[in-house]
Amino acid sequence: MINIAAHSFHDATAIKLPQPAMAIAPMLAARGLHSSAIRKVACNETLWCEGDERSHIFVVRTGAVCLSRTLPNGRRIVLDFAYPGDIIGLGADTQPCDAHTVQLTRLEAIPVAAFKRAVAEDPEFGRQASIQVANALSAAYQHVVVISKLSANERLASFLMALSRRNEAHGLSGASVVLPMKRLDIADFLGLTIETVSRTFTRLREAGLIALDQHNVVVFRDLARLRALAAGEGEHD
Amino acid sequence: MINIAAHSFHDATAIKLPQPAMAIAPMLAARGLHSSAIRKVACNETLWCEGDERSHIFVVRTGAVCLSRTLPNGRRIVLDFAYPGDIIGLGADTQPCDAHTVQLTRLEAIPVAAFKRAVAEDPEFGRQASIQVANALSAAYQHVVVISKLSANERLASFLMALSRRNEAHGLSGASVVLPMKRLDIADFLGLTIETVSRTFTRLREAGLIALDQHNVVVFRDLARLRALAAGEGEHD
DNA sequence: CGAAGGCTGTTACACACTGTCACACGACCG
DNA sequence: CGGTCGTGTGACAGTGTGTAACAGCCTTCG
Repeated sequence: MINIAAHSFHDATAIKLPQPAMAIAPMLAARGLHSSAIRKVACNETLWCEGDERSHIFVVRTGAVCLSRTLPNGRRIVLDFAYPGDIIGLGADTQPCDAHTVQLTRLEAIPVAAFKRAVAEDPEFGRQASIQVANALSAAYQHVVVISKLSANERLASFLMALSRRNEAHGLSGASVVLPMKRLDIADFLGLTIETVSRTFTRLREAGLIALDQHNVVVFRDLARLRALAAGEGEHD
Repeated sequence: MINIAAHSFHDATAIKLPQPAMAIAPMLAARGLHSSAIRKVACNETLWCEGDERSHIFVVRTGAVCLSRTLPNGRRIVLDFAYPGDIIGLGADTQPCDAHTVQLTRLEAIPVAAFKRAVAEDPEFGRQASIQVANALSAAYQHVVVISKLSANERLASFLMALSRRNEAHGLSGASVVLPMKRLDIADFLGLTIETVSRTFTRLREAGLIALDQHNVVVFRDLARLRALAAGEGEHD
């Protein structure tokens, strides 16, 4: 469930984290683990469920993965998304959440046994993995902040700005983003309903902050105001 | 910011986690780290701030510590509470949140250098620490669930049931709990306002679910219904 | 080829819950 | 005794929700 790039996924977190420079991926490669079996998984396929014994560490190559939990009454909460380059499945041996694809996704699957062997042989390797878990925790804290204290406008802006920053961190333009997931996934991630997400997109568009192309491409027209919204710089208190 | 007992602090998490049995505390004791300098800290004192370089790992002996973040506009979010027996400060070298006491608190302070030395000398020690961070992550996920999908009644019930379970895990009665923190801290923890927390206490009392003694002692009068509330078994979906 | 149907997203409107503002009450303390 | 602090309660407004209807796009199938 650990999203190695989670530190770039939430707004404020991106600024405040120590920036581990993601040293674990090269280390995986150096150990030959990075070239493990590659799986091609269809959209809406489940990788694991909450409570499962962890069997693999996955590296997302293309597509997107959604990490979620489900309440007894069926209500679902999306905890994080994993994009190409992200590593998921670090952390405890028992999965703390469900994981399923939201697109056609290609994954590298590293068996847990091989991963643990690498950790045992190289303490630094384990240390880097721990850092990633700590970063995921910091990202989860940020998620709590977003959900508990931001308005619908601010939440969506926060989500979009995190994607924008992620683009920039990967050398792409931060001026627009492609949304790989559906409105329902965004709603469950932001603690809103699908209708509110839809309305909020409309509000941001009418306010001149964004423009929309075919539902899943967002072009930013006023990054400064969007960033202010995302940071929760509203006039409360 | 890691709360070693966080797994018993959130409701559903308590059921689902692998139960690490908190192996790290005895290990600290075995290494002599557990008997480090003991600090006595007054109420409302800050232990560290978000962004600070981590200097110590703390073990709470008496009192209670509040882990929080603050938004640019002053809004505060409580991420977790740490109670006697909990370890805080595990994880990254840069603090991902603020920490301050909400009571007169006694703490054991273990310098980070000593802690890291212990990890370097004993891989199992580091492994146990990592497990605690992973558990804190799982607890943070649970916190996201509570805040994003539960009503005010359910949130407060979830909070109270977590405290009840914690009491039971420590060999005490789960039939009542003492609240060491103020209403405002609870409100910021549950993503509510202080007024709503107050009204919710009243609602639970009038519904016969709890009884209150002098604002900070809660007696549970219907644990079954409280647990159902806490689990989010409402009639949605 | 075109119509039917499903899926996703958008919009409208009444309503419920929570937040906001205001004030009262009691405990504690100088 | 008067001040502050923490808490509880009421009236009211605002945001988001739930329900519903509708539009656009795609696949399916006659």
